[in-house]
Amino acid sequence: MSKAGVKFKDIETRLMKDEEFKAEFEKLKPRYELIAQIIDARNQLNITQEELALRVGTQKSNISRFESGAYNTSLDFVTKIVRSLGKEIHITIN
Amino acid sequence: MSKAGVKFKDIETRLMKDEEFKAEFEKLKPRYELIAQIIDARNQLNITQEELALRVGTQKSNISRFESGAYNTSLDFVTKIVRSLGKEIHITIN
DNA sequence: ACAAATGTTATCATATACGATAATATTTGT
DNA sequence: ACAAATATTATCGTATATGATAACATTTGT
Repeated sequence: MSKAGVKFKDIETRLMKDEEFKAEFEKLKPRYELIAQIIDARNQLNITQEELALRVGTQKSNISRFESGAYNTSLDFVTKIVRSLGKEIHITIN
Repeated sequence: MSKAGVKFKDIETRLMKDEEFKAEFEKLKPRYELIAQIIDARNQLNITQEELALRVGTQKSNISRFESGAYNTSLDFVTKIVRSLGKEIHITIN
């Protein structure tokens, strides 16, 4: 192994991490893409998390948590949020 | 009030029920429509709930419960189900 | 640079989604 | 009509989504 060089094992590990990351991201894609759309819409409308929270009937901290994508949200919750932005949610398969 | 007739109050009550029902259905539309698509896809593929359960990694009873629309399902769970049917889920707003 | 507005993070309590199993009901094919 | 396959329902345990509050961080406008 070269003295100052990069070790194969390291590259392998790095690539592995990439694969893991990609796989994880792929799994969570629907969640992230939905959230991205919602944040976009909220910004377009110039609505604060606080205002959205008010409309949804929750707290701004919960909206922040939701937008962070930190957990596996429910259909009802996203539906309430989307509608509180004056939009409708459409779900299709394939 | 006519002897054998329908009382206004009854009609009112009935209509009320209809309105309630419609409102409730409207609220749950995304859930029901998604489930309908999933059941459809499963039938098209001639896959039993048991087989789907196997692919998803759960029990057939849980698939049945899911397809009944009895509860507020999560994004991850529907995503797993859809993908186990060899499809992808697409969610858009407006 | 400051104050006000907006967003984030941590934490606790409660409700409920989902896993699992078993018993029952319904549908299907012969 | 029957047996086998498929679907449904009830129930319990566990994990976690969501509500709520409060303290902290970041961004924005002046």
